[in-house]
Amino acid sequence: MSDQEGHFNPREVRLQKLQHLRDAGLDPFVVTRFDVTALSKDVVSGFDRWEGQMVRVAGRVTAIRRHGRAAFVDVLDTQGRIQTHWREDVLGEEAYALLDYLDLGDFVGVSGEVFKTRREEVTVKAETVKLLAKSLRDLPEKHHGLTNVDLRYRQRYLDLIANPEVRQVFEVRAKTLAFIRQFLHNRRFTEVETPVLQTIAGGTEARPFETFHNALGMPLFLRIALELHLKRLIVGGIDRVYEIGRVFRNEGISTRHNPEFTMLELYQAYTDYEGIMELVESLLGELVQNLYGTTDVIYQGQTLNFSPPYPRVDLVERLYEKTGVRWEAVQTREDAHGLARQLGIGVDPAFDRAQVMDKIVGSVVEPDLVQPTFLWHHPVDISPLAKRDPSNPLLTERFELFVAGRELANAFSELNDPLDQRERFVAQQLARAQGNDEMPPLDEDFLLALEHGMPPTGGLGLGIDRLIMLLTDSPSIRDVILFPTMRPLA
RNA sequence: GGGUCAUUAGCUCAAUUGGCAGAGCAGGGGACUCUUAAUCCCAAGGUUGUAGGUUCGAGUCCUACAUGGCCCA
Repeated sequence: MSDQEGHFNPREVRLQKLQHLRDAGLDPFVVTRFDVTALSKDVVSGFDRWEGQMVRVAGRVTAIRRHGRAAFVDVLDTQGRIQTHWREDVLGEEAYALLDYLDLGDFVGVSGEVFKTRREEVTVKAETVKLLAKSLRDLPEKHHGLTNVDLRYRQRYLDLIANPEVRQVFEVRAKTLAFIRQFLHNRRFTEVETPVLQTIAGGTEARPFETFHNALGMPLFLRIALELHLKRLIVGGIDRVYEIGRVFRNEGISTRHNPEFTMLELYQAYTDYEGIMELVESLLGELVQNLYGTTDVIYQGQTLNFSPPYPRVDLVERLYEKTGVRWEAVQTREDAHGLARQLGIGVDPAFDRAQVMDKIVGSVVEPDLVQPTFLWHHPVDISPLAKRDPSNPLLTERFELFVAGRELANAFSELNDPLDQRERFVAQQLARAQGNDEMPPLDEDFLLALEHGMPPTGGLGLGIDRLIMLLTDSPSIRDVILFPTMRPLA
C-alpha cells in the first residue's frame, strides 16, 4: 500500500487488497472447500490429546498481532477462538506475505502442529495458510463489541461474532426444542404441522395479520393460535398431538411481545387439565435439570425453582383476598370498569367486562406469582374454549402457569360439547359486532368437526420465547428471537 | 397510541455556560520472530440522524420528522 492510499475508506482498501490477491492468482472466492479436522475448543481443552498433532482449523480472523517476521492470528470458529502462529521461516516468504492482504473478518484455513507457547497458550503452528473468503467490512470494535441495540438486532450476524453469550442463548433455545420433542415423543405424542394461512384466524382473541390469495381471489389470515386445527386432529383420532409453530398477532411490540412468536400447543385425549398440569410440571422440571443439572434458574436476580409440584392458586379466591370483591359481584361492564377505577388500574374505556376483569387479574394477582405457580379455575366468561367445572358451572377446568409474574402457559380441559361451544362462539359474535376486533368470527367448520365427536381432552399452549427468556435470563423477547421484527431503515 | 431518553469518525465513547469537534479500537505508512486489549513512531479519517428556526456564533437552545431504547396504555 502506498502512502497515497491511506485516505481511502476501509472498504476501498479491502477491495484493493482483494484485487491484488486476484491478480496474484489467490482469489479467495474461487475456493470451494477446506477440510477441517479440528475445532477450537476441542483442541484447546483437550490439549494433551492434540499436542504435536497436525490439524486443519478454519474460521474468521478476529485479531492479528504482527511481530515483524512472525505473527499471531486469532481464528474464530463455531466453538470459539484458537490462536495460530505464522512464521516467515516456516511458511516461506511468499505464503507469509498473505498477511499484508489479510484483514480482521477474513476467513482463513490454517494447517499445522498443535503446541503451547511460552505463555501456555494452545496454538497452531501454521505450516500452510489459505484465505477462504475476504471480508469487505470492518468487524465491530474489539474491546466493547457491538452494543448498539438497534444494530445488534438488524445485523445479528455481527452480534453473534462480537458477543459470544448471544450464541449461548440460541444454543439453549435449540436444546430446549429438541428436549421438548424428545419428551413428547416418549409420551407417544405425534408432531404435526397445520395451516399458517387460514380463512378464519381463531383459537384465541387477537387481531390477525391479513393477506390475500390471488388465485383464489380471497383474503387469508395468518394464524393467531394452533388450537382449532389440532383439536380437529383429536377428532380425527390422533390422540396425542402437538405442534411447535409460529403464530402471528397484529399487536404492539414490547419487551414481551413480538408480532411473530413460537408456541407449543399440545392436546391429549382422555385426560383433563390436571393430567396436563402433571405433564407441564414434569416437562419443565426435567428440561431445566437436563439443561443446567439443577432445577434452579436465576432470572433477573430471582432464583426460580422448577422442581414439581407447583402450588395451585384459585383465581376467584385470590382475587377476593386481594380486593375484597367476589367475581360474581361484578355483573356488568360498568361494574368492572368501576372496580378497575377503585383499584386505580387504567383500562381502555372500550373494554368489555371480560377484558377489564382480565386486566384486573393481571394487575393484582399475577405479579405475585414469582415461583412457578398454577393459577386455576378461571370463570367461564373469560374462557371460551374451556370445559366447565362440573361442580360449579360458572368456573372452568383451566389453569395458567405463571413464572416471574408472567404467563408462561395456558391449559384446560377442552370444551367438547358442540352445543355449548356454539353458544360461546355466538356470544363472541355479539362482542365482535360491538366493535371488539380481537374476537374471531364464528368458525362453522370447527363446530362441524366437534359435532362429529371429540373425546375428553386436555390441551396446553406454552410460549416458547418466554420460556427461553426465563432459561437464559433474557430481559427482552428480542434477545431470544434471532431476527425480531424491526422497522426498516429509510 | 402517550411519555421519556438517545442518535457525534467503520466501531465504542468524549466535547465545561452556546465559543477552534477529540480519544481509543479498526483502517494507512514504518519498526519488531512467543504475542494475546501486543508495543513503539508517523500520517489520515467528520454535512455531529434529517429538515427548518433562534443567534455574531449551534454537537449544545427551539420546532418538526426518522430510527431505536425504556416506561405506560
